Amino acid sequence: MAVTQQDVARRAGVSQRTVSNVVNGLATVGDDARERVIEAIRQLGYRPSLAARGLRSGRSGVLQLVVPELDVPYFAELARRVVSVAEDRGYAVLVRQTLGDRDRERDALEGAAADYAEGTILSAVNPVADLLTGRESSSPVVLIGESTGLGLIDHIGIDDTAAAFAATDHLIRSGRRRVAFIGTHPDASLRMATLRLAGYRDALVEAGLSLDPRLIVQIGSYHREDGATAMSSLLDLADPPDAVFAATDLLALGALHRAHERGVRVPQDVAVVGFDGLEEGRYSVPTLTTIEPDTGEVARLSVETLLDRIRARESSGPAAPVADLAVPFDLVIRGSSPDPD
Amino acid sequence: MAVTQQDVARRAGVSQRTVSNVVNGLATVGDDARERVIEAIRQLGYRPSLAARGLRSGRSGVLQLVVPELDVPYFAELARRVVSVAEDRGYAVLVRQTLGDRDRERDALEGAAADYAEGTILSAVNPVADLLTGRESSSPVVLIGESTGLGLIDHIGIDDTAAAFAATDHLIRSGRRRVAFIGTHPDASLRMATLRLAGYRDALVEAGLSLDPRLIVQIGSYHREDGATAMSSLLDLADPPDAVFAATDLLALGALHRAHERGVRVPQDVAVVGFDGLEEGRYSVPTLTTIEPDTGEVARLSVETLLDRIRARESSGPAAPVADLAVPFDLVIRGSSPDPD
DNA sequence: TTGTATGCGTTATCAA
DNA sequence: TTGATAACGCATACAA
Repeated sequence: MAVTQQDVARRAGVSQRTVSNVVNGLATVGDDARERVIEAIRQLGYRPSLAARGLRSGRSGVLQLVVPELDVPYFAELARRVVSVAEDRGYAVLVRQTLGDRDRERDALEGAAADYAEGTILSAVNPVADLLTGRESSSPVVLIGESTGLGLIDHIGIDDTAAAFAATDHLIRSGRRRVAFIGTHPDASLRMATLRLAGYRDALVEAGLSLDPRLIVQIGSYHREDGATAMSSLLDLADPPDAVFAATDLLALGALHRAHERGVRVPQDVAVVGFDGLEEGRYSVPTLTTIEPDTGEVARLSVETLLDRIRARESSGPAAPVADLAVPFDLVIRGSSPDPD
Repeated sequence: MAVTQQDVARRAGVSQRTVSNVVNGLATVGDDARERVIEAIRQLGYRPSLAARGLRSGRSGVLQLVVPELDVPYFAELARRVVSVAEDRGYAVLVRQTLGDRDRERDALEGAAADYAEGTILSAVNPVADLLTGRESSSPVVLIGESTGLGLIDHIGIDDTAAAFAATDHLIRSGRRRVAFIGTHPDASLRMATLRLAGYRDALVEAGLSLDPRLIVQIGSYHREDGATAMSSLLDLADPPDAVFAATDLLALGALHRAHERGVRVPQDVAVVGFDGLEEGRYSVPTLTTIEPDTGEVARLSVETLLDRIRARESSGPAAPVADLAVPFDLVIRGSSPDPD
């Protein structure tokens, strides 16, 4: 069925070894032999078998990217960049979607695909420390965003607390006094939410503002709808907030939507700040102030770190220390929370 | 390094063949042998090699999904669903991103990965008829959205013209008389744009309205920014439109944004309708009327059709006729173009 | 029911 | 420079 190097060799009157050399541009092959091989390849329509190459070399040329939901813009942007960077480095990307399901996360980390891929970039919603510690599969994993906080695995992210502080501080400096936070999660071990909440708290404390627990809203998931629901509950308060910091842009956009529905003006009645730097926030009405992480850098560093691990494993060199890289972020001020003037 | 079935066999005191049988739950294996094998697998931490299995069986268990940009919401939603459906069918998904680049599209179709994957689901922006006709790789391809119009390959999509007609007709029925179209493309062979433009035209003609070429705006790409730019040019007209039908939701959302920036009220001054049924349009201000295709069905049919082809190829049965499936769509009326009352 | 032997298409070792 | 030849890990035809 498929044309093999053997077939090409016969046709070109050389050994299969020579064909392999030509294909991989490896050893020095005589000009005449090379030419005959190339011609034979063309005539026969030979196409290399990745399966065989992978088996032989032990390298599949595939990285695994694991995200909760591909259509959540933050993950979509991440996927875009990871796929691009991986391609630049000669790798294809196998995408797994966990839907926040723990079994799927486990399978992505432990299943056969985890071995087939040379490494995995994991962006999890659930705490994954336990999944990583007793891992059977030996292929390297780099964690994005959520950190285990245990320093047991390479991690790329941003300083969530500092960023949340910057966002909240901006609201306070622009004159807001009752600043709400949308985005705590029932599962307290969700570090992302915990860290951002901490930054929010720090900013309030530093400004000498009191912490009103009714202004801290828990959500079930991180979709627009959850932000809208949370906003409703805030607007229903006897003394509603004059500002909202949402843990993600999607929550903020949901909040924006609900405020408009209820006739509450943004930013006049309530200012809103999000987190993620989504493209969508540049076009919302009003445009959304946000914390914009350098996502390109997150993707680049993730892939690079992973490839470093893979290479180190091959050369069985000394294990590099666990990376814990914080990528820079910007506070981008837009219409939803203008600076006072 | 890696534990093989051979190792397990030695440990369990059986032949490698028996281990293989146990792993695949295939033939009837004696209870005691099975137990010993399972125990040995546990002790040694045996993990099957997908590379070897793939080489031997000729089936990689991988499908390839090719899209222009993973972070364009329409493709992100598509990817989400395709990955989910594929997983249900026991397949992993290798994602390729073409960025609209023809060379990347070609590589996705012709490169080694095209052979490694058992089949490809392609959502292209460029016309791909030529890429598909003289194809070297023999793995099946299913086309999504854009059709070659030649009936030479399985295609899943919606009736673009009928949908565009419905959208435009809705605007006309709600009393609009100067309806603009955003989304023609310099590359006239981009069928999606052509078909939607045709539906727009048909609706105007049927309503006895004149076609004003100045109301048909060409764009460079399909991002929010392009929609905003197009909207600007429309609003700059001496006699601007009272309604806009955009070929995609992203364009419509950009248009919405620009209208708001310019102080033009939607829907009072100008109504806006999009196309794609994005989640984002449920939360925009105002919410966006749109053509909502059954994306879940698109994904499901794509994967099913592809798997059918793969199976047919294996059993070398009679080739099924080329599928050209149109998935249903809904016109979802929201705030950007309310029905008159 | 289980074992033996072979080959999937490559790469790579060893000679020549 | 090139040719035999041996793995890579697994699935399966054929035997037992």
